Amino acid sequence: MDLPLEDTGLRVDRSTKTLRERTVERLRDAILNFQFKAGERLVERTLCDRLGVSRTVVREALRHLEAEGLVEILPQQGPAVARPDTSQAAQVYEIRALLEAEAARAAAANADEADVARLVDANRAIQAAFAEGTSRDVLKATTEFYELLFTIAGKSVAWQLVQGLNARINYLRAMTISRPNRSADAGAEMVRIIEAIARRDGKAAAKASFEHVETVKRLAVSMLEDVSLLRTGP
Amino acid sequence: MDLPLEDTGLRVDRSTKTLRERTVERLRDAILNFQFKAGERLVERTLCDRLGVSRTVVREALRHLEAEGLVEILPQQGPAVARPDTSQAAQVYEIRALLEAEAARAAAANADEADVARLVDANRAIQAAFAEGTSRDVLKATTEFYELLFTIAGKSVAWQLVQGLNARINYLRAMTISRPNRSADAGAEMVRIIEAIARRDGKAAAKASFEHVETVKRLAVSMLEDVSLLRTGP
DNA sequence: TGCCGTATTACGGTATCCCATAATACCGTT
DNA sequence: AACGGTATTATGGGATACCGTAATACGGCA
Repeated sequence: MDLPLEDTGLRVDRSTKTLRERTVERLRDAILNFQFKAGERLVERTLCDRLGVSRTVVREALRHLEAEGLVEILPQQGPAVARPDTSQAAQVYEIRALLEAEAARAAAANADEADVARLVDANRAIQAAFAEGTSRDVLKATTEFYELLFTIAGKSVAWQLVQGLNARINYLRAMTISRPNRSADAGAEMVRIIEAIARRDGKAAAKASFEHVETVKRLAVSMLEDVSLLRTGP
Repeated sequence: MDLPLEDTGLRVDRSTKTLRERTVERLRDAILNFQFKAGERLVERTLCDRLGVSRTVVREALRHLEAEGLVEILPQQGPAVARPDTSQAAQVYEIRALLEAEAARAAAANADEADVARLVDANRAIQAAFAEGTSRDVLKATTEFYELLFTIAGKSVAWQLVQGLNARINYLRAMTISRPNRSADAGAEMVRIIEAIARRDGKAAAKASFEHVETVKRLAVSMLEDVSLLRTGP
């Protein structure tokens, strides 16, 4: 089993990602950071210039993002930034509630002291971002917290799904975050989750996690209703 | 708000799918129907000949399927049929259990008499496929049953996720189906789900649905263990 | 038999080319 | 000035041809 040559330190770096992969990442990042408006057309030749790659690469990247749901191809028009589907947003939150609750339950079963400490740190980072960062920073810190939670839980597949779901409601997440008082409330909700995990109380962790998402869902739905009221007139 | 011209019936048909879309479907179908072996290399130019389209189209289709998880791009080699990840299979079943249980619960709340009748029909189709069809037929009938369930439940997003998950464990589904006695057991499990829905008993429907997936999961995991035992020798 | 060098294969990527069509600008007529 | 039709442009869908490079197959030589 053991090789005479250790794997560590001597390996040739094969990780040079392809241009296409890096293009996908760049575009995904740009979309998730609102560098394009929702519904904005993504003109291939323009992207070629701005990204410095050929049209082939851009097109393949767009196909990938289309499958992820971040880009939609409008018939007879071409690729555009996917417009958020408000009718599906509530469903997304409901699914997240299920998955995150299960993750919290499993994390409570698996976590050791070091894991709990890491969760506490990650939550502190969220609070710090709330205090002095942009909503993007909060989003990033929150993502890292949940990545940690799902990792501790050993739920890699669920985490992939959650990331895909979050991408679809990214704009809503940013909106709910910049809501007044959201910082304190969210902090308290997170603390309840962490404390339950620290107590190894899976049931309570699942419940706290579920309720946290339900809260955010209600917030998001009410904001959506406000927006649609605005549109149809006062 | 009302247009002088009704939307219905007069619309111009814009649904002519692009070559790329049809190529994606063809390839996806071929993979899910085991026309390629797992891990088999998908040589672009060969596919061009066999599909009768240009490399541009084939490559974009492969990128799309890569994002779906059906195709993996091997470094320094190129595209290949994704090899099933046995370590993730259990997770996939667990997530399905959650989502399908929720769908069953919601379906129990929403279903009217006609819906229940449709579910009964769909289950009959599954049994018919078990009796006189191939495992592919069973897979197809089962998919239709669940599509119906999720539609009644109004859970379109969850259904999308489940379809994506099922694609990743397609081979396992086919294996568990061709297991002896699976027909009768599965039939009984489905009947319990349907009866609970007919009684409008959401809790029981969720429970029956959850347990059904748990059963299949145990079956799949034990089959995976058998296979890996075979590989390491008796 | 074992090894080495070469030929082949195939991908990632680029650059063009063509065609169909949607949107827009333009222009002449009434 | 308003309308109707036409020319232009922008853009995507799709097809080729080509290059450099890495993996692999092969064939000859020791």
